[in-house]
Amino acid sequence: MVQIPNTPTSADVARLAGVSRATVSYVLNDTDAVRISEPTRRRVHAAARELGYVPHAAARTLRAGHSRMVLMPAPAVPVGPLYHRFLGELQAALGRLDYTVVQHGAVGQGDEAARAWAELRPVAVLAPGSGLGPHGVAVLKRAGARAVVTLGPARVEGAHALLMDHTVVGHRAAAHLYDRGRRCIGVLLPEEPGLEFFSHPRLTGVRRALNGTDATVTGLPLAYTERAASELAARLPELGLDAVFAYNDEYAMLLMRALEDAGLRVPEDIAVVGADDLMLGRLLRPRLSTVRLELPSGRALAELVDHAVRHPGAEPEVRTVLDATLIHRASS
Amino acid sequence: MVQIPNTPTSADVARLAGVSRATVSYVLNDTDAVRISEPTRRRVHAAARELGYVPHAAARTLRAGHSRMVLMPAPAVPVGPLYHRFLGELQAALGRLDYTVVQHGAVGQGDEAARAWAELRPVAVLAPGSGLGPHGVAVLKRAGARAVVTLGPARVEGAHALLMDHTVVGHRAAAHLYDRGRRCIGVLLPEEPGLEFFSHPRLTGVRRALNGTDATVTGLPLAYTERAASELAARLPELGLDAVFAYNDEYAMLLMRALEDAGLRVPEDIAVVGADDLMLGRLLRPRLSTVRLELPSGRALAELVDHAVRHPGAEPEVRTVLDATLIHRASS
DNA sequence: TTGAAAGCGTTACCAC
DNA sequence: GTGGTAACGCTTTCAA
Repeated sequence: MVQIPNTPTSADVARLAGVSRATVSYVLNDTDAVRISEPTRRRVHAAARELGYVPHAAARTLRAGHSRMVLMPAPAVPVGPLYHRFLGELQAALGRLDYTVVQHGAVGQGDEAARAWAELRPVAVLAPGSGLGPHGVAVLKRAGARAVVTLGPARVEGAHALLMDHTVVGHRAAAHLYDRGRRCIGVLLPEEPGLEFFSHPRLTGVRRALNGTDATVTGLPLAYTERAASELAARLPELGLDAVFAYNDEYAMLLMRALEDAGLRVPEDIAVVGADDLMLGRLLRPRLSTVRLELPSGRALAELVDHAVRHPGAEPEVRTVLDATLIHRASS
Repeated sequence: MVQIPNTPTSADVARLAGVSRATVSYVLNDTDAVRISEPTRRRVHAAARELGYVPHAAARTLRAGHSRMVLMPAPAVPVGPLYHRFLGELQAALGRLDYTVVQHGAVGQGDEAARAWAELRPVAVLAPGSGLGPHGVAVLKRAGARAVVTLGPARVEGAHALLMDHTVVGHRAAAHLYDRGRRCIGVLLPEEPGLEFFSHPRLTGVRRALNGTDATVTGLPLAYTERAASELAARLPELGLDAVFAYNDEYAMLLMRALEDAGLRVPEDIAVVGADDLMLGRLLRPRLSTVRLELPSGRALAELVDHAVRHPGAEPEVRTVLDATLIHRASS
């Protein structure tokens, strides 16, 4: 017969220490409104340690009326080193401000997800812009979220916004290619689901940058397979393109290999520009020109969240945070 | 003056519907022990919708004595596509079994992390093996976790274990290189923190595979920079190596570029084997031989978790799940 | 078929 | 300084 251990509560600690539950709470939370004698404090701490007492977050939340939980959806696509570092910084900074950061696996789409998150009564929600509409924001706020921050291309009614507008990425790539004399520009559009939220704005950025010039823009859907890449490479000459903005460095590598196999020279026949400035691009030959993204510091976002939590009535803040620089190497 | 909305409770729903709180609970949870008349059900549902009622997970947890939360630490290093897919599958499968999967950002090390997790009273914890000792497992179980599953190289007392022993990866690479006639084998060891939990076992696997043969094994620490790689490449001839197992495909790419720049031919002078079977390896020239990992299906792990939760007294299950196959291409 | 009430673990107010 | 007590939102007996 296996004994399932009963979770010790603050009442158990109180009993063992010979004090009341209130005193236990005072001691363990270092409440400064009330002063507890040193011997009592020691007895309480000893009892807590002996029992292995761990406070019950749900009970505390219920009592307090709000949690310290900051909720983020877990990314649906594998994140690159850049965004991963950003997330790590953010978590660390929020942790230092005494928040608990929790990533919630994607549930349904849109408002269904918002409902699932609302059940946890997070004090703040950081959500990639797509998939959270004004209604979702309202649900979260009604459930006590004191700050809802969207990270995405457009602001959402009622929520703070960190505008991460990927059009700037396409814009930088296009401006560079145009400067280098290219006039027929293809834009790789990954067919993998979940990437369209990045690829479409990047295409739009290219279009906008070249609007009113003599350059043409062609969208090139591409699956992430060698076969699809070689088929595309074969079609490129008849499309008359002299440059491709390849969505990111990985797709650029795929394309460059296919171009080489098809006998097309980079950059003489076709210039290629990637994005994300991965190590990979520096290792390619020719070295890959790329658009490097600049994310906000995790610390800055953590402070925005903290400020929003402390001033829930304030006007939603809208901040444009994504910037991008072109890094020119040999492929363009 | 901004009105901060008060979160509606089941009492509000009851009031609006003109019934008791108990009835609301019955209706919204489809309790089958009690039958509620259809008109009443409709009134309750209508009231809930009108108020935008969302149940309070913490209150429910408190009352029920246990949550449906499965806790996993958020990965400390960016995860590749393979592991990301595994995680996605796992989350979906657990979601179908009505669990809420939550990733908790790394806090401290070891038992401090266990304590932080225990505060959330998860019904199950899935933790990468390192960083959770027997004491941490005990803390979690005492806090009501009905299943603790470690994913890692060794089992931990009291916890179920999915043994993911990366020695097999090194073993496959070494056996292959030996078969190809290589006798002086280097093993790349990334200097990036957090990777040693994978790289050391892989090195051990290489050592074991070659134990008792005439082959030698040399560990090669390497930072993920071009400079470090070219320094290493320059040193390779004097080390007399004829093969390198490069930890993974990305490090292999870094090394191969440095080897080429140093005038060393792959595979003639030095054979290179990567791991993880990324697209990248197929795009390199020569195409990269690699060790492909086979993770368990997320569904299988979800079932193990569910079974463990329903039979908390059962003996901890220990299952070896990691397998690896060598994919031979041109680099070895 | 519905309602009243107890209790989950915690903390904050108010007496002692 | 310390202890009793009520309340947070919810579910679930038990009674009506």
